[in-house]
Amino acid sequence: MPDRDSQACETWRLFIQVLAVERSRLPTIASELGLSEAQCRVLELLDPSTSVSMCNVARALDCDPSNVTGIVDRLEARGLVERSPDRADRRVKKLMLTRVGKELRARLLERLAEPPAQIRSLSLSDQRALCAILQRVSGPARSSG
Amino acid sequence: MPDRDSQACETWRLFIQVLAVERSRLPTIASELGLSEAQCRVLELLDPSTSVSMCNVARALDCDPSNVTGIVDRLEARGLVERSPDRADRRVKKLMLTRVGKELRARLLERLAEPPAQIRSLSLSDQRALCAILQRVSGPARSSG
DNA sequence: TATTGTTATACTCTATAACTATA
DNA sequence: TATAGTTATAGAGTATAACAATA
Repeated sequence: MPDRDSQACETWRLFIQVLAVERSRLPTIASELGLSEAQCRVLELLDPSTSVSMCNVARALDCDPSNVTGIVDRLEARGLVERSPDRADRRVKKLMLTRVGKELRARLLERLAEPPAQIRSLSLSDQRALCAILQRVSGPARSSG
Repeated sequence: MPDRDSQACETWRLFIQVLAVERSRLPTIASELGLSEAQCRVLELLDPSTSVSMCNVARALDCDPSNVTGIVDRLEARGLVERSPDRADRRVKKLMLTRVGKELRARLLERLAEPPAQIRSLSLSDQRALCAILQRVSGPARSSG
């Protein structure tokens, strides 16, 4: 059905235009916080209440574990995260946010959550409709609620 | 009036979830074509029918002109683009796609235009509604400068 | 003097391969 | 043998500063 396909293409085209703005937002936010984009991704990933192993970070970032060493080295040098050995498996190192790291992560999430002017410019009813549609998008990590 | 603001935040949150998928799509498409993401951006930027100066590429990429030298060096080494001096201003070098470059650019744009499963999964009426709303999004007044 | 493009330098991210210490 | 993390190495993107050619 070319009808639906062509509609999807046009929708996607418009979607990408909004994406282009976001693409320039992240580097800006990152540099304002003195972070690289990769460091932001690790910070986002780390839950303040739990610890994560280095290899799980690598899996989440979809990169080689050797990269995580360097990224975490720099985060640790800034006092944002801490490595500690896992008692159950001594090969594993667990990563945890420091107090400062938790604070910076909160600021980062706050900035990332700020809707850009493009979204804010929409009328309330458009925003509600957009929201409703996006909730019906079936994504890889869709959760209830 | 947190009503509209909170609606915008929630809408943006959902928007970002779709964007997260795109973030992993671009590197995949790029590597399939044997390109880096920066090289893709330059290729996208170059209109097959006109030429662009190096400094305009730098402006469009929002990066230092010294970076463009390296990126274009590699594109040129692969025979995708050509530098030629501007007759009117001999400081300027104009960039143009080669025949091979035009072909690869077409393939790149084709891949980028493919709507991801998340968009295709929406019903036709949802896609139409989404499209209509996105058309009402006001861009950031093309602030290329 | 200002602009265009380049080079030199340094830092970060990225992948691969080899290594260690555990398991 | 396999896995977790590191190191070594190389390539690419990024920024700054200095430079030559040109305006």
